[in-house]
Amino acid sequence: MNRISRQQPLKPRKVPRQPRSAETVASIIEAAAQILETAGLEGFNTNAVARRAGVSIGSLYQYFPGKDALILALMRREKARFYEDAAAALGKPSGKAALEYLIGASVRQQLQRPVLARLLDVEESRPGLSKEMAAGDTLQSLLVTIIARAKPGQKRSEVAAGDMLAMIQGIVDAAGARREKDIEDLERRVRAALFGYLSRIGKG
Amino acid sequence: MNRISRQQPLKPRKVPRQPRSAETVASIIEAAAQILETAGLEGFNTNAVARRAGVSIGSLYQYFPGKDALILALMRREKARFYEDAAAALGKPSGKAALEYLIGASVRQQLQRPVLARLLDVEESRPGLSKEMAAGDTLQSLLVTIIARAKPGQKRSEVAAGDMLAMIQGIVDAAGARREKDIEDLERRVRAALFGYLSRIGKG
Amino acid sequence: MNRISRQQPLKPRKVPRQPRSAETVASIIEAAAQILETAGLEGFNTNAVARRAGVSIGSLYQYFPGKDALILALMRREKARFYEDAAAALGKPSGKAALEYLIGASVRQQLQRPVLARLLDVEESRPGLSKEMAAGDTLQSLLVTIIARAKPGQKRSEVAAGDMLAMIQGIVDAAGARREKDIEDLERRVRAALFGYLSRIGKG
Amino acid sequence: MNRISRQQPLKPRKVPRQPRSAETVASIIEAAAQILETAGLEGFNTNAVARRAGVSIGSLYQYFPGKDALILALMRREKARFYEDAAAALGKPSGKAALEYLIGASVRQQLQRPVLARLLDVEESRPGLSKEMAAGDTLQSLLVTIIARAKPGQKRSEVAAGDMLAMIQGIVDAAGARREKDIEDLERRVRAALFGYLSRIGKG
DNA sequence: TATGAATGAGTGTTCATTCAT
DNA sequence: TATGAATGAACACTCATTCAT
Repeated sequence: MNRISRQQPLKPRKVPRQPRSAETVASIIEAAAQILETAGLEGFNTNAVARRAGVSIGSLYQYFPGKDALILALMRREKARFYEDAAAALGKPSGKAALEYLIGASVRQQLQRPVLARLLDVEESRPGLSKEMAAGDTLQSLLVTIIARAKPGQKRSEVAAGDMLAMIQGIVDAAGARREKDIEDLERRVRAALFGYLSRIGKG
Repeated sequence: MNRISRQQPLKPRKVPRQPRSAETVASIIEAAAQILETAGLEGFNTNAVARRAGVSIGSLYQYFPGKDALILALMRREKARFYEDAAAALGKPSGKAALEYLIGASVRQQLQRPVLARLLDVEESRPGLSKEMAAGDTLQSLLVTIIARAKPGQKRSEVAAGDMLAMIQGIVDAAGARREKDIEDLERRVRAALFGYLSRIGKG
Repeated sequence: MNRISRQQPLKPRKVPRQPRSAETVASIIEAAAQILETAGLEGFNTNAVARRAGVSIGSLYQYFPGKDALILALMRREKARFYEDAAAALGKPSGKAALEYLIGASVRQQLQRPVLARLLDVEESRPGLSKEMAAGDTLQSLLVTIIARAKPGQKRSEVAAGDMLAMIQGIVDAAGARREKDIEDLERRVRAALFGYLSRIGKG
Repeated sequence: MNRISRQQPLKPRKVPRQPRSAETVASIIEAAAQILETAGLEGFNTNAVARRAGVSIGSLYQYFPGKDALILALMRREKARFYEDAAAALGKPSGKAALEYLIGASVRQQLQRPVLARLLDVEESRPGLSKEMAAGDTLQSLLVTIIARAKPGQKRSEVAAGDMLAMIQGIVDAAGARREKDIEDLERRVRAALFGYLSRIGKG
């Protein structure tokens, strides 16, 4: 089809029933991640992904109705991995501890595969994909909950959550781009940013 | 020739000396900006830019050796416009005032043409382009100077400047994406983020 | 793009201004005709057409927005050639002579390039194309006019015209498929069919 | 394997002996008919047929050696159904009655599933298939027999039969395309065409 | 110097067919 | 024998870039 994606279907095409297929699907998604990391957005193409995954292009299209669906699946995988970690924040005794935990999870996630994380963040804002993802939503609502506990009475906490998410992503992406490795230090700086922001932003 | 840009030259092919050429170059760059805004990264192509600029594709290639050079020129134009504004920060009486001015300039710049600004930020991190841009550098050094005045004794002020730049960009891009219009409010939040960060980040 | 034509544009993409282009366009259309004749509907593809025309696939797409547009252009060329001939029927002294002339033109047209004519007839009924062609219309109205002169008072002359057109096409296509060469004989049989039909179909 | 069918075998791969298989074969053929009707020639593919039939693609290929064999089987089914009806014409008392009966059978057949009938007519002329079908033959010889009774002494009755078949098909296909429903009226017109033709075509 | 026709490698996607299970 | 995952050649179409005019 076209290069310009004309309202391409995004749902997975076939739910793999046999274990063989599940492996294929997983290997394709991981290949997509690797291609994105090594070739960037403009080197990312379905043939390269299939080749890297060691499957035929036909197989790729059996499971993903198009290029965007592939990126979407990769996003979901990364989101899911992040959530598994981040959700534990809600179990923390204090709002502060919860927020600190969330910061830790974000930093860990982003520095694990910094290039991948960055590119997925970029793609997330693509018109076609953002709808399907409804991505920030879940994370944002998690953060709203945490803010409510960390700083009761905060007005416009969705706006604050949006800003804080943007700060985390901004700082950590940039650190990833600089190939920073010192997680401790990075976490400290993100904490400074978030708690500093929270302490100064209007209560209402 | 290939799609994948094989180490394409990035310098302008011809330095326009006659006013006619300068106009042509400017119109091409502005056309590039508009195509980027209306068609996005994946709709951005040299033929479309030439058409929008009202010149032939041949003329476009007479002034720009390739697609990337065009994007680069657009980036430089935007940077230059921003600097014209931001440099005034150095004339402010206090470090705090300077930083506040810089924040104002950033917000203004980003909200003027939010889509364009966002996409250029994305492109800026493309390996091929970032080298040529040496982008953050100048802005970062400006910020380092301001930090030195606003908070003398700050250790690792390059790192702090990097973080703060990332925060500004993160918050303001997100606001642009949400189509926020209230500049006052946005500036207030960015100030909270930056001054909050500065107040908490280790002095040494 | 997709194989399944998703409401592909059908208008010519670029009106050739230079004589060079006009030649290119003509050569592409003729190549399309030849490919259709030699490879049939299922061997008809844009790459083959471009190769046969001696132009690059890119050039083909500069003038035709898609495969269907190419077929459409070929149809129009054939229709135009036919009309140049058939329109002379209106100048005939009697309705009978006009109808006989029209039959002659049809037979000539169809036996000139029988395979091509047959395949275009088939394509003409493809949903996507038939709208754009509005093809039969003109021919049908010509025939309606002629019927009115040949047999005044004929009721439902549009229906009769439709039937007669179908008869001409049916008989002549079949003759073409059988590789008949005797135009005289074929014309005689078509006349028998049409005048026989007209003499028996209800006047009112 | 290739798309372009390389002289694919057309005989059924396995002659079904058990009732189970016969059912499967029938359901596949009917599915093929339905896909042809709903998706047209270009939406007709073996995977879709198998899905519609509720069998696996592997099973389809167990009974049919390829796509063309499937179409061929469908053609044969339709021909057979038509013959069951049409053969009764031979029992009619007069040649005229026989011809009228044959016209009726043709109209009935074509209007039953007009889209299907039309598409099969189109396919019938595909070089690869027509050989195997030897399609017109049987019907044509039936018509030759009838002509001999209706109009003894008619010269070149095979040619006449060919023309008449083409007329029937042409008129009735066109009527089907126009979604005509009035069988009576259509039969009347076809009779006018055929008897008109017969009365005027040279006896010797 | 400007034009725009021409190029062709590249990319997304389909679908007939095979074959391991 | 039935299944459906896998294959890969084929094809539609784009767009960066060149070069004859």
